[in-house]
Amino acid sequence: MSRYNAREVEPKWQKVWENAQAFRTRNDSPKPKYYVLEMFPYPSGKIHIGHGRNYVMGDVVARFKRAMGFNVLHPMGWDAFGLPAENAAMEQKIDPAKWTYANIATMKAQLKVLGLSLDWSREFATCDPGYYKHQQKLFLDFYRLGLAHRKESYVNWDPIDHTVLANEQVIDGRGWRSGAEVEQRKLTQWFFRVSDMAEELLSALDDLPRWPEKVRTMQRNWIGKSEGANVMFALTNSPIPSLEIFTTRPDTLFGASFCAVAADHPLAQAIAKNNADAAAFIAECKHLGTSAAEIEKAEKKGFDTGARAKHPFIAGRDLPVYIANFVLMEYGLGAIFGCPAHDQRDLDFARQYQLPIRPVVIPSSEKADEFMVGTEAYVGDGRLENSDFLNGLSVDDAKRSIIDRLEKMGIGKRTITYRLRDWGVSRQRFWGCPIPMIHCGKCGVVPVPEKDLPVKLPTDATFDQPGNALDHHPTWKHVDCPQCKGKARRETDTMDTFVDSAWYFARFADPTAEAPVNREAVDYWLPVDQYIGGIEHAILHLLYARWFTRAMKLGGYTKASEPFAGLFTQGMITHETYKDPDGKSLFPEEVEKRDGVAIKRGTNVAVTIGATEKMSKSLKNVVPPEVIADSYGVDAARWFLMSDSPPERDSEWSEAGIEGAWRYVQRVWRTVNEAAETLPALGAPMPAKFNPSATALRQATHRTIAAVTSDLEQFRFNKGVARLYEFAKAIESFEPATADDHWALREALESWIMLISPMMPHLAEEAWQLLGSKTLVVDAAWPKADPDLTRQDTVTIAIQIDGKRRAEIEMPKDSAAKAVETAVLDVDAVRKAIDGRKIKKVIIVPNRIANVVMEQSGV
RNA sequence: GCCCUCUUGGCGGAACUGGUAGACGCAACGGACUUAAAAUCCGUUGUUCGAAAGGACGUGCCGGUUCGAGUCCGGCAGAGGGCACCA
Repeated sequence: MSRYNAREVEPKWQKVWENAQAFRTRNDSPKPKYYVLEMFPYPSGKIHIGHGRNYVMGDVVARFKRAMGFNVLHPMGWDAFGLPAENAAMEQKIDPAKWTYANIATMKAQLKVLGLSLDWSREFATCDPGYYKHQQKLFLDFYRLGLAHRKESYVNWDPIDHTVLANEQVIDGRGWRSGAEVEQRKLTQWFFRVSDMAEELLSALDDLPRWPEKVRTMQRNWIGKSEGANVMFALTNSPIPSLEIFTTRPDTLFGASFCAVAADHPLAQAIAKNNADAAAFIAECKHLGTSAAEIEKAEKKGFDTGARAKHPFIAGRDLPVYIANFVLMEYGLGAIFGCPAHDQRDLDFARQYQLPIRPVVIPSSEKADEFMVGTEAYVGDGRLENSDFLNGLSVDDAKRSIIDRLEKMGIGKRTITYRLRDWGVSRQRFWGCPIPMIHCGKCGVVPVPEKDLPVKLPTDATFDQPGNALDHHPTWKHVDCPQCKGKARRETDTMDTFVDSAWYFARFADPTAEAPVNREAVDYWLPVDQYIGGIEHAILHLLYARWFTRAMKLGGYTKASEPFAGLFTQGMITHETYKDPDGKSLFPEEVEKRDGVAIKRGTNVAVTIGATEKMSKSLKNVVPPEVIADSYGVDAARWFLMSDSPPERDSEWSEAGIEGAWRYVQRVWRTVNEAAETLPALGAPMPAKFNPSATALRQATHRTIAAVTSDLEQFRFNKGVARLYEFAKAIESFEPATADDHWALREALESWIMLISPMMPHLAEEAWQLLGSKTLVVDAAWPKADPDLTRQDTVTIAIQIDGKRRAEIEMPKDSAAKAVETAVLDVDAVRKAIDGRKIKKVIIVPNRIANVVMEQSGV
């Protein structure tokens, strides 16, 4: 018998599927719809098997749902705008479009090797004018609806390269190319009004039960709803008479020892006008860049403005007013009061500037006059002390009470604040979707007329200087004003690439639509039933897509509010890293292992095995799918990717693992081959009776069907794979003697092939054919488990004495508790363990466990 | 710094809603088949005490709740993801 030859078999079936247009999806099917989508890739160059896991997972779901009778949409496209293309343009003098489309061609070929059940007829790239034209139309609609507007905000500015930097291009506060200290610079930019929908985006999370709880928690925290109060402080020695602050802890007002404002707060700006030191400090704050992580990690610093804030309740207590580097203008009012005893940042700040620390919330276990705050602020609940009319109240009661009082006095009010900010979509870059706006000296900001869309990127831009090539282009931005026909200037900012990915899933419903979406198609397909992607997108991409879908709804494009009904976040694929003696990284294919020692292939040079890390180009620990396809076949790779690790966790790619999978491929092939000739004809009628061993096989078959079906429904691919290993054993150890036995064997084999088919589709087709079928597995229905054969009649009940397992007993399923107790107490080992002691009680958990609890003998 | 998650044998992991910890796979070891190798098949494999029967310990660490905790609660440690211009 010949071996299974994946290298021949796999391309053969891929061709068959393609010729049959097996995965082409209709928008008008009578079947129920199921939309499965993996986050589309950025065409960075090549995919590795780590990307493969994401697509294979989606493919398993797609094939499984198809067999279950759904009209499945499983499309693929390219998130094609982004920084790497521009970097390549600068470094290699290659046109970003050429670079991008070349990468797409390479990666598409690689994806095809994986044998994915994709409807390639719906493919598009976000850098196609045919796609971004519609994005520009949506932008104009959002502008008309007041969802897009302009305002000032800060960017990272490189003063040497005269260019705006992304956060990842700022390294230790310096520009990655120039090394210059980065400054914050104010620009007028386009924003989407995301914060207006904060409450809706927050409350609707409760209606997404098929999202991981942790992602919903992260989004909730990101939106960051907090209830608190705005409080007005009267100022002395200040250019402005009063300061309004926001606090979530008004209850700690009596413990206040300072106020602080952000560097760009009007008070700070006003003081800096006549105070060079203040201006210098503000300038220093601006050198931190715009990244929140940088700002928060930096040492807490402040500048005493000399202004004093009057405490609203304590006569004579004047609080110093600082400009502080940890207060953000974007959150609340850009001004706070500090209570060091009950807030960690305030405490760090107070220690540095020797400000008083006054505890006002005392933990219930402590005495008010003894309670001290050391290096950690006390942020828990307790009772209020040293707080006049709040004394004795809990934190919550104190908040209510003091806000009521502040409101009555007219110097404060109850406020709800969200951390969520508007979405800044302007990017000072070439390789993105042009913002379809025109700036006219007379008419101001004028939208590009719809008939002039798309505003296309020029094809002759040059990248010999840093900065926005669109802005540098000699002619592109010069245009006549659509209103007054006078000379005007195009907007040279392009859109954030998160905009591209905020609606691509809707375009897949009908990528040929004249409008951004085909209303009928999008209403049929949305929401996506199962979205699959990395946890790294848990907040931004998913939140933006949720907002964008609502904005499209307001524009009349869809009835859906939520884009993704089900979400699964998969873990990453990791691999060992290798370094040669010079410390240079090596690709896995450059390394061979001899007697457990790693050596550079074809040499005697020793290789150091480094940490196991997420597969990435920079570490070179990547395995390309076509290499695996050539050696083990893509089915083995798909099987391995779905086995072992639970899909939400990281998983290590190893040579041993793929070999194990490959052995299973051979095993399936051999078993089907050996049995094929003895089997009854396809579709032979079921015998009326089976002997016990055939019945046992049939039970294994139907139990496996039931288990694997539920495992796949629940994304527990690794468990499904484990059950299919067990089932293989059951089939192999079965020795058919009669014709009826062979019927049971055929049933087992057919079921087996169907159950492995989502994971190993090529092998399944080949084996299916071997069993005599003239139709394709991709057109076959998923097997159904017969409840009569999955039922369990007896159960094993574990017996514990005082919670420790001592014996077990077989009982009929659902035996009465009394009967179980009697049987348990009659077991020899139990009697011996009891040893004449007194039984306190017997706990019976039906079908599971019996625990005999003894009286404690006095010690 | 802040938010979120994870931690179970030599390794990846299983254990349904608090009810027999270690399914299944990998690796290792022993054996069968073979002139030999490959392939395949069978067996053993958490640690420890014991000749065995059997016992003790054991799910990152410390503590708690419970008849019973990998699972729930509090604290600690380590690893990972995100922090708004990487995608």
